[in-house]
Amino acid sequence: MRLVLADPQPLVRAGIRRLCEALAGIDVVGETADGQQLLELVARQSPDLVLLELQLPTLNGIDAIQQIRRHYPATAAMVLSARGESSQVRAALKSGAVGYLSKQGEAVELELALKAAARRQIYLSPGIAHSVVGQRKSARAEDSVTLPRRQQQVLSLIARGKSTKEIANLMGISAKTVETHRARMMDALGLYGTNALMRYAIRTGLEGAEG
Amino acid sequence: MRLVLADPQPLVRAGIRRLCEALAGIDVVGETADGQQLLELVARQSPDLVLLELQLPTLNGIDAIQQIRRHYPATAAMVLSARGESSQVRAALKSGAVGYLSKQGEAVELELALKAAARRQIYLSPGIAHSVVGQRKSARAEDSVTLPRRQQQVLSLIARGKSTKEIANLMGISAKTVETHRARMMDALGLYGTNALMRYAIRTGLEGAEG
DNA sequence: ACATGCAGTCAGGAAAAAACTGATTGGGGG
DNA sequence: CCCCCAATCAGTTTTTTCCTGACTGCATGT
Repeated sequence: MRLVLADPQPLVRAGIRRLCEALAGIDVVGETADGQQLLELVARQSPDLVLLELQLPTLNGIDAIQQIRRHYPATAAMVLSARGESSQVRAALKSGAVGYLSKQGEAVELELALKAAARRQIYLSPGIAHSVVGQRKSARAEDSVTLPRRQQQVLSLIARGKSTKEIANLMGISAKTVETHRARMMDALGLYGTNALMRYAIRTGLEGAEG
Repeated sequence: MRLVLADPQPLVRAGIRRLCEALAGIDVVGETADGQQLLELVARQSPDLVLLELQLPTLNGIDAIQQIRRHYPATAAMVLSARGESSQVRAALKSGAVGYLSKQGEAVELELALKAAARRQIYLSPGIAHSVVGQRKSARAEDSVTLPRRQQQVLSLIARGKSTKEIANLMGISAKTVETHRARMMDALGLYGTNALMRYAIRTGLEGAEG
C-alpha cells in the first residue's frame, strides 16, 4: 500500500512516517506540510491512501479531501488529527474521508486504521465515533448550531475580548440587548455562564489562525 | 543515553519514540502522557534526559522541569513543543531546560538536539532562538513577563474556564485572594477587565485539555 | 386574515462578580 | 534590621450578570 503523509509539523510527520514504515506492506511515498503540495504529491504519486492532518496551511484538510475525492478517486483519504470536534469529524466524513484517527489514540490504532483502509473499511478512533452515532445526548449541542446574524456578531466581538458595553457601542445597540443575545446563545449552545461562552467564542473564533 | 518521553498524544509520542530509538546510543526507557506520572518515571528510571511537551495534564511542563531540576539534578530536561511563544521559551529555559525543540523543526534536529544534550550543550530550534536573543522590543508588556507562581496557577485555571469561586476551591484559598491575583496580573500585563485576561490566558495556551 | 414563531430590540430589579482600598504575614536580600 | 514582594484576606462600592417580562417586525402556515 502506497501512502502519502500530510502534517504541518515535520517532527510529528517524521515520527508517524517511522510508525507507518514499521508496518508490513506500507510504503510511504511522500510527505508534506502543506495542503496545496499535498494535491501535487497525490497527482504525481497516485498513492492508495493519504493520511492527513486537518489543519494544513494553504489548503485545509477538508477542502483537500474533497479535491482528492473529485480529481483522484483512486486515492483514499484518512484524517489524522489532534482535535476531534464533532463538526470536524462529520465534515471530514461527509467530504469522503475513509477514517478519522485521533492523535489522542494509541499507536496500535495506526495499524488497525491502515489495515481497515486496505480492506476498504472505515476506521474511527474510539472517542471519535460518537460524533457520528447521533444518539449521544450528553454530547453538547455546541456543534452544528448556526446562530442568527447578530448573535454571531456579538460572539465574534466577545472572542475579541470586548466587554458588553463596548460591544453595545460598536453595534450601536443597548447593552441590555447585547445581554439578551448572549443569554440566547448560551441557551442555544447549552453553555452555562459568560466565561464558558467566551471560551467557546475564542475557540471557534480562532479557527485556522495560529501563529 | 537513557531517555524518557512525555507528550499527551500517544500517536505523536510513539512516533517520536521511533525517531529516538533509530538514533545510535539512545535508549528510551519510559514514556507518559502526564506531568505527575513523568515525575514518578524520572524517580524510578533516573534517565539522563527527559524530552517533554510543555502542555501536559495534571502538571504542566514548566513546573515539571522545575521539579526535576530540584529533585533529580542528574536528569536533564529538554522541551519538545508544538508552540514557540517567547514567554514559554524563556520560562522553560529559566526553569532549567537544556534545550527547546520545536515540532515545526525538521526531524534531523532531534538528532542534533540529543547530541547537544549529551555534550551538555543547549540546543534551540531555529525560530525559537530569537526569543532568547532579546533584541526585539515588543510593544506590549504582555510578552516577557514572568508572573509569580500562584498567579500563573490562577491564570491557567482561568484558561480552563473555571470561575473565581471554583478556582478558590481548587486552590484551597479565599475567592478574595483569587481576585487579588487576577487584579495583579491585569496590572502586570497591562490588560483591562476580566475578559481581556481570559482572552490572554486562552491565547497564551495555558489551557491543557478540554474539560 | 390570523395565529405562530423567531429575530431583534429593550427595561427593572435581584443576585453575583468585579474593582477598589486597605491590611497582615512570612521570606529574601541589601 | 529593614524593606520589598508574594500571598493572603476583609469591607465597601460599582459593575455585570441573570431572570422575568414586553414590544416590534417579518416570514410561515392554516
